[in-house]
Amino acid sequence: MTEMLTIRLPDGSVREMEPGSTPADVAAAIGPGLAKAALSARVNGEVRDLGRPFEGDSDLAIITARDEAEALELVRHDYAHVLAEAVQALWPGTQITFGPATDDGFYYDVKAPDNRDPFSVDDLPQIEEAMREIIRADKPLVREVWSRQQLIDKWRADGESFKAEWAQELPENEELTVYWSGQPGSDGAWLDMCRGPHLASTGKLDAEAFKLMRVAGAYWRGDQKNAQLTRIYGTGWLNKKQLTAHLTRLEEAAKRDHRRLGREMDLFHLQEEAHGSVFWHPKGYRIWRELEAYMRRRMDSSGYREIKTPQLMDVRQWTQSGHWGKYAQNMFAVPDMVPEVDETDAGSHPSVADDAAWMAIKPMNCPAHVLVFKQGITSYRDLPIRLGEMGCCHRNEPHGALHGLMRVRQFTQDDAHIFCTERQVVEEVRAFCALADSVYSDFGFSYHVKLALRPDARFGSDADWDKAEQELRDAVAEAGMANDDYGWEELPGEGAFYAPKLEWHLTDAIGRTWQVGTIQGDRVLPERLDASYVGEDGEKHRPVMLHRAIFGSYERFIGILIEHFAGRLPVWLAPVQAVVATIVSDADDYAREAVTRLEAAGIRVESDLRNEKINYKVREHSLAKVPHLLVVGKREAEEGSVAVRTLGEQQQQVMSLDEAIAMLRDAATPPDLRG
RNA sequence: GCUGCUGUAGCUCAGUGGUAGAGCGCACCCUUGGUAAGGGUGAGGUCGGGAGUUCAAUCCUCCCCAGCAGCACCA
Repeated sequence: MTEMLTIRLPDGSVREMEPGSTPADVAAAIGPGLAKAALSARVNGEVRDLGRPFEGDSDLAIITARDEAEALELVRHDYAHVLAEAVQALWPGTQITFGPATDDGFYYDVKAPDNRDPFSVDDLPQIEEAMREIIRADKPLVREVWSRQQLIDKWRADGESFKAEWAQELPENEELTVYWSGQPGSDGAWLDMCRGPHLASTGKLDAEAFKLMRVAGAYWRGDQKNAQLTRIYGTGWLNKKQLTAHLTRLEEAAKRDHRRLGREMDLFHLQEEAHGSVFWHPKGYRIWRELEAYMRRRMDSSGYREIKTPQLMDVRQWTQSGHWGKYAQNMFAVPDMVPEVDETDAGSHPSVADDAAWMAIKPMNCPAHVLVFKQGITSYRDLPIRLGEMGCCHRNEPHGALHGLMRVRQFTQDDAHIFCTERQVVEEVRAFCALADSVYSDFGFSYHVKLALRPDARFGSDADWDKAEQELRDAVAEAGMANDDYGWEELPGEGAFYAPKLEWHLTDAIGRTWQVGTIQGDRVLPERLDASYVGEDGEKHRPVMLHRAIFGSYERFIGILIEHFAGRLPVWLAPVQAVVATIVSDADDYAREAVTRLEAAGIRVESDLRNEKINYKVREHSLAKVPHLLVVGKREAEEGSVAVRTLGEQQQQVMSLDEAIAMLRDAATPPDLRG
């Protein structure tokens, strides 16, 4: 007589089960409803297959669709498997590699057979249909434990070179698992190497709750030097309703795309003659100017002094700073000469003399700031010195990386470098944390703070790194931000080669995150450029140089603002804060007077006296996202009033022109100037 | 930079081996209308650039450029 297993359920109740029984058996014993709803099981804290037998007395929780996070992860992983099976069924000879769940679905990296082109979006409907067939066939997903050699032999025999390579690197002694789709070894059964867990069968998936979205290139093991695979992306959900909701969300996100709103709102444009550099239109540059004025006020009142440094410096300077060695492929350089152009040959390029000296356009401001710091002799009494610059930089980014305002080749940073003593570092970083927090909250952003730790390839001793990392940790702790409220997290290996990096990641209105702010403690550049101050002891000392930015770049920050607010910028940033629109031409004179008075009060206002109906004007200015529409007709002209319609609201509010001016002036006050 | 896709009017897009079309926008005219599109008329295009095939190319082929989605990159 074998001993029974004791299975403890989340409510504390206990079930006695036969040895060899499975979570599925328990679910069935509890009730047919649960047996049907069960997707997988949490056994002693580990998510496992329903059909995997208990190995002893266990704690058990049955996972159903109500455990949404776990359930989604499971189904997405299964969709990925079904995807790979479908592709191989359709095109034998396709090699499979790897296919995980993602935040909203799944993908699988595959390599098309040699006799056909890489897969394209045109193939997706066919693949989707094959996936539905596999789901409808309700094939059992069966787990087996294999040896590493078995796996290698299997993949080699099947011509799956990527899988074989992967298997070869798996640990020798661990339990390696495969999953069959279908009865193992039977006709039509399909196999993938996988840690699991999986659903009990493909039929547990909803054939109407996924959609293949696109194909893209991806490198084997994420390395550019390796073979390029085709990554097939899908989105996958528990049911069709979730899928539909997700697709709707994507449409909403597309509507707030800053590239689209930038055009619709006439903020900026890009064109190929200057790709990666922005043409700011009057309205877009207005936003910029407001941001810049805001940031100047914040930095001026935080002990920064603003400077302006050269755009072009001799390449020798960049060699000394180390940029020419490490960063040259991202820099623009120009010969220091007047080009001779043959105007009769439109396609010709100027020739460069062999002995021409070369200048490089700055990709960052730091070396120039060190040069400013180095002028004269600095005493420890002068530290910290905080040098700020609205620094316009150029970086020759890989073409495929460019993206609207978010990734450009010319951008302006709200840059500053703080030169301080070792002992001042923690306090300076803490003060920066407070400033950044205040700035981000002025825009209504929440954010996460992360510490990027030493990378494998780095300068400096481990002791220096220990110290530098600890300084940043301490500063964040003193700022009270080293906790879950601030999403505090340490990222091993992600720091810069010369320093660990604190990063501020903003979360926008639809939950996307953007890295903007940063502060980094640098001991390398002061050394390379021989920056020093005179200490209390009369000796020369190296200052620590803190690189920091809050917006990151004006371009990117404005892009984020546009998307965050879906174009409906706060009044103080709105390029046009109010439009005075007439109903009848009899009110034109009054409208002009109103505009004059609003302008005198510092409001950015335009008039709309066009011969159009008020409905039309309301629609147009609403779409243009003007925060306040001041409607005037005969009545208002007689009363000296305006009918104010605030963007996003349907009803109007009639008030005197004086009241409207006071209201708008208040609404248009930047957050740092509010009483 | 890599893979795939795309490039036609200011914008969104349709279309064809015989040098082009819609809606919106724009201009003009009518309409003076009270809170999300009043009506009419008209202007506007080297069909991304270059080469090739063809009697003929916006359409087919090749090369280049840019954009988009991912990847890789991102001090």
